[in-house]
Amino acid sequence: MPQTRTRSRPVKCCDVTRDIPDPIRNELDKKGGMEGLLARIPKQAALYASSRLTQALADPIRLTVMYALLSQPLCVCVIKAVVQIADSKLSYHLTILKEQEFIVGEQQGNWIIYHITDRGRQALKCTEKMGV
Amino acid sequence: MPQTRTRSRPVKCCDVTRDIPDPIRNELDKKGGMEGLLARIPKQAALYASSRLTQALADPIRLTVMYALLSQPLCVCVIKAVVQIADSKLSYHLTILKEQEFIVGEQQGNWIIYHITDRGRQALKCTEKMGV
DNA sequence: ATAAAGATTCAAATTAATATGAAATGGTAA
DNA sequence: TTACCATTTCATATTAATTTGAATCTTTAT
Repeated sequence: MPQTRTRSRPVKCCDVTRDIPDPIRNELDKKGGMEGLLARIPKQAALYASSRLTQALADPIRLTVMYALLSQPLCVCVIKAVVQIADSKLSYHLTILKEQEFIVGEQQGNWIIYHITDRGRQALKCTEKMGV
Repeated sequence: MPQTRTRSRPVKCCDVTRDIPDPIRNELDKKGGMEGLLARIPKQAALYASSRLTQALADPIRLTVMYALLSQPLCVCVIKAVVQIADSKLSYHLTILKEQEFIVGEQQGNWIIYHITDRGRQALKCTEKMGV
């Protein structure tokens, strides 16, 4: 099978010189080279925040909790009946969802009632879109 | 501070009987009880798939790669210059992105050129929306 | 006060994800 | 064929996330 004619020229970036295929190199040049490429990538801090956010969604138990709360606000006791895990384990997962503000809890007498937030609803919608 | 008058009645579910606040219980009853609630939660298999998907996005290196590929297709050597990590480490992360079909790679002579997929673009858009 | 119910916190154990470096693979060109 | 380059694979080490059970905290009822 004949190969595409991709010669290469070296590129200098961040103290590293290497060869890259011409077509890639040409497009890179047209778009501002490595500098331009790097400039279009969000800052590390933003990417870290973004990955913490998706990490919070990356667990079946936590998704189960969020879908339960999508139906209606629930006390921990009912959530526990839904997911059927130990109290402390559930509490751990609720904390992670709270940290990302996907859910909020408010004390009502003896119980703590959890609600899903708009942010939480948005997050679920997004994961569904991605699933396609 | 006076408390809201939330009495409770027991609920039976999955071999567990427990007390839950009346307002919660009433809404639950109106919506088909525990059965109805459980029915509205996606199947475990779907939630597992969904969490694998978000897990793949939950890493700053992988997000960096995806944003780089959002600009243009790139060979591994350029991606490596962008993220500045060891070959094998990069390969590991590329594999995870490939598994979720956020990116695809095609061999072109000596190089492998990676592209972002529509699914990948969609995923990035979603994480941005969630970030708000 | 004291006890009981609902829920969280903490430290330790377990499991899963990521990182590392050496060896292997696939392609190209001499 | 041999050598070489770009990339991946593999086994192992390291680090991070999750689980577990005991102790603690908060609120309500006695």
